[in-house]
Amino acid sequence: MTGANYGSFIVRKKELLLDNVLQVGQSFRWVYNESSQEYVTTMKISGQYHVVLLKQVELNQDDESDLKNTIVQYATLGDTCDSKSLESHLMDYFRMDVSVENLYNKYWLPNDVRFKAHYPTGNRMLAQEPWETLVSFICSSNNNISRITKMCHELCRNFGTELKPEIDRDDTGSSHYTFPSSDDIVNKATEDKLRELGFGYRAKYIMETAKLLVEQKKANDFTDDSEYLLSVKDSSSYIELREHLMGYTGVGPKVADCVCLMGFRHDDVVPVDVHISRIAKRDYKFQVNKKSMENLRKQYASYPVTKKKINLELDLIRVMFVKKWGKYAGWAQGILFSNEIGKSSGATTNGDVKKRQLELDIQVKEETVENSDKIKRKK
DNA sequence: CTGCTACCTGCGCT
DNA sequence: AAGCGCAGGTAGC
Repeated sequence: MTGANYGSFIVRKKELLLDNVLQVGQSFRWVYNESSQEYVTTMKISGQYHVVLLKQVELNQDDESDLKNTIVQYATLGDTCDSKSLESHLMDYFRMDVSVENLYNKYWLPNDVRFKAHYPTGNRMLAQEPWETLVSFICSSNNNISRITKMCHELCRNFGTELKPEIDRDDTGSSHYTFPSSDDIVNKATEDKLRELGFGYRAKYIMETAKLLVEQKKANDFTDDSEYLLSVKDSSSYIELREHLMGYTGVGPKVADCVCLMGFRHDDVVPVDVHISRIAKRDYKFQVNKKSMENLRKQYASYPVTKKKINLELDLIRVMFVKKWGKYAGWAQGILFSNEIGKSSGATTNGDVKKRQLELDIQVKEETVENSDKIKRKK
């Protein structure tokens, strides 16, 4: 650990494994440093950004039982945050109030024999910042994890603010940036610039979403994107929140549900993508029930955006899984997804998730020049 | 309303 | 070795 004042907490391996949680398409901005075996990102902690370092080490390595403990060490670069605040922030971020093993024994295994094959291996849902979650998942549409990751970093590097902790830098010598606010994006970015940076058609989605957020914050007297979005959440049911989220360009039901689950702690929400849809039909013999479909249709009649964007069949799959898995159905989905698909997606064919090194600027710059040429030729 | 397509890009595979 | 297909979808007809 680079920080002089680091703290730590003990956690069971089956409850939290950083390699499983931070690198499998839930959060896109943690960078793994191979030589120090640490994860690094920037996080907003009570209004202030810090460079956060995490390292997980196994305790009692000869213990082969599933009670195996690990120690998670944490610090901020330059000790910009006291360890008490940092620890409570991390407890919150990792949702340590929830025991996956309890959920497994109480809700999932008794109601679904398929979960015999999905004993907890350290996967859990995070409580991420709503604004960052929204933008990240706008980037995720029809895309792969490694490019989504690259895009999130480009967003920070180009439109965020560089953090320069006074004391030592970490040994990668790399820079750290805040995640840009909607104002940052509106003021500094353009659709063309984003396209040059490799965002493709999502460039437009991001610009329009940021513009709308700026307006909404202004109209409702907020300065912080996540605080505004949280205020929407606090005065909304899940259906209303999803309706609001789908009001942003590039946000359909799948992206909105990811934001509800991973950004707003709607633990029972199951984002239905192609994989979950396939699993529902193949493994759970899902079939459309006309009557429940009509009921949903009626329920959504007064939600114009939902009515327009929702796919009732996929939404019925979501409802089926909530009934089966209970109030933490979203967590069940996360574990099932990552066990069945995560291994092969955004990863090499041998099933290893590639640990991400920070990719530096030289290569990126060359690509940017090529791309802008291509774009100009097209027009 | 359900059912198509087009859409950017980069990486793995042939 | 150039080319195809795909990646946790969404918008627009």
